[in-house]
Amino acid sequence: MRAVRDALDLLGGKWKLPIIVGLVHGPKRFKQLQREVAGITAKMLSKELKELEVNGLVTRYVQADAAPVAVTYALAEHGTTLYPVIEALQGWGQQHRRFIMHAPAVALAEPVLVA
Amino acid sequence: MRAVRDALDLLGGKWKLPIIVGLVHGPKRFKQLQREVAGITAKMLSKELKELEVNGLVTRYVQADAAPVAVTYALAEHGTTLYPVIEALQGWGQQHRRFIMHAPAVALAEPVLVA
DNA sequence: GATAGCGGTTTACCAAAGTATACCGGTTTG
DNA sequence: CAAACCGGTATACTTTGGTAAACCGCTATC
Repeated sequence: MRAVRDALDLLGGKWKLPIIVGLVHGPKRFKQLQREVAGITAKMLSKELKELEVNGLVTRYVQADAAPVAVTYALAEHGTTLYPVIEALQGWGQQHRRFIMHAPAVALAEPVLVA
Repeated sequence: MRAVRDALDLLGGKWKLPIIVGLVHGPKRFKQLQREVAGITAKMLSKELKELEVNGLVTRYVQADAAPVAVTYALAEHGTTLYPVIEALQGWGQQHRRFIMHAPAVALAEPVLVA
């Protein structure tokens, strides 16, 4: 159970997974990533990237020579171990969506009386 | 991506998964469940169970004849489809814990300079 | 010389999530 | 008759997550 909570703490929230998915197709720069992850503010992106970084999921590359300093973010190798988790969540999400469509919404909320 | 968010919305938060895990080994009554899910308040348990119920993951059985009314909660069939998801999260959580143990905490926060 | 882009930080604010505590009517147990 | 258990609800509060907008130094472009 603790492992499950660890995972959820790391991936929970509105933005962590969208950011990771945004990095799947190769490294991106900050603004580039912000455009990709629609709706996120710079503050959020900055904060979330920091958390992903200290957890080893994302690596931050700083090109110090250039001016202005160029910063690039990439999925770390450890980050790629998330693929199966993302797939599991996605698969279940789709399945659940289908389930909810077909289920009579009323029945779900109705109390089941037992003799 | 939408499916992933759907799943996360449903399973996110501090209590949803602990409650579901608490119901895996058979149906439980309200107080019984509250004791099992250590630390949860009655208000939270009540609210979370409602949400799980309208999503078809948990079924609520009311024994109306008895007095006082007895209420039992059980994992619905659709709830059991979560097992693979829980396993994936748990597996990754363990793996990540091991990873963090071995990784020098400093290195993770350190900026990577590029020539 | 103004404008726009870069990679953010700062401040202020708001809403959702979660906690703490007390309370309810009814019932069994001591 | 008191205490404890049942299945919750009500009220009030704090904490966390997230939004909005302005601002920073620096640089390349028009």
